[in-house]
Amino acid sequence: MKSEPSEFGIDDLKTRKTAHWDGVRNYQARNYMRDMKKGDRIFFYHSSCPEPGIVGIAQVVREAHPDHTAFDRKNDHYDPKSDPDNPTWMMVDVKFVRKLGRVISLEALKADSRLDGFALTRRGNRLSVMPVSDAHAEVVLGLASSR
DNA sequence: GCCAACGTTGGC
DNA sequence: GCCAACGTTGGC
Repeated sequence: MKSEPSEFGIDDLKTRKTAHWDGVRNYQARNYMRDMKKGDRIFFYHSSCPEPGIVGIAQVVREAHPDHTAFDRKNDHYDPKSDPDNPTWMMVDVKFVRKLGRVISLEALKADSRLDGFALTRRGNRLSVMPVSDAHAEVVLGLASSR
């Protein structure tokens, strides 16, 4: 899952312990969130910042439920088309697990051929929520712990 | 700030 | 249903 650290970064999650992953307004990303199960682990990715990359791990603590920020006129992610009786947008709740020992930079992710096919590094990818295969997750965790 | 890539909107 | 115009994302 991607977030801009200037808006909400891994340190914010660490402080808050848990958070609603609200504001997702893309159908494909929403669908991936709907598929998430309690206990699923999440790589936390920092985007639009000096060193884009994977910075930590979070975990699903509550499965998809309506994103109330879509109904709030004053919210940046307000969507007048989302009907409270049949909400368009969903969110999951996540909790902080840990920060990685170091940032696994986008550059490093792209450079590793074992990660070919990883949605995050696919050209033109703009999804803020995407799946990670077990094999790719192992590689990323390996990069995080190797020297 | 630039720009490629993509998603959404709306006229037809 | 097509597609041009527009808006957004996000790396650089």
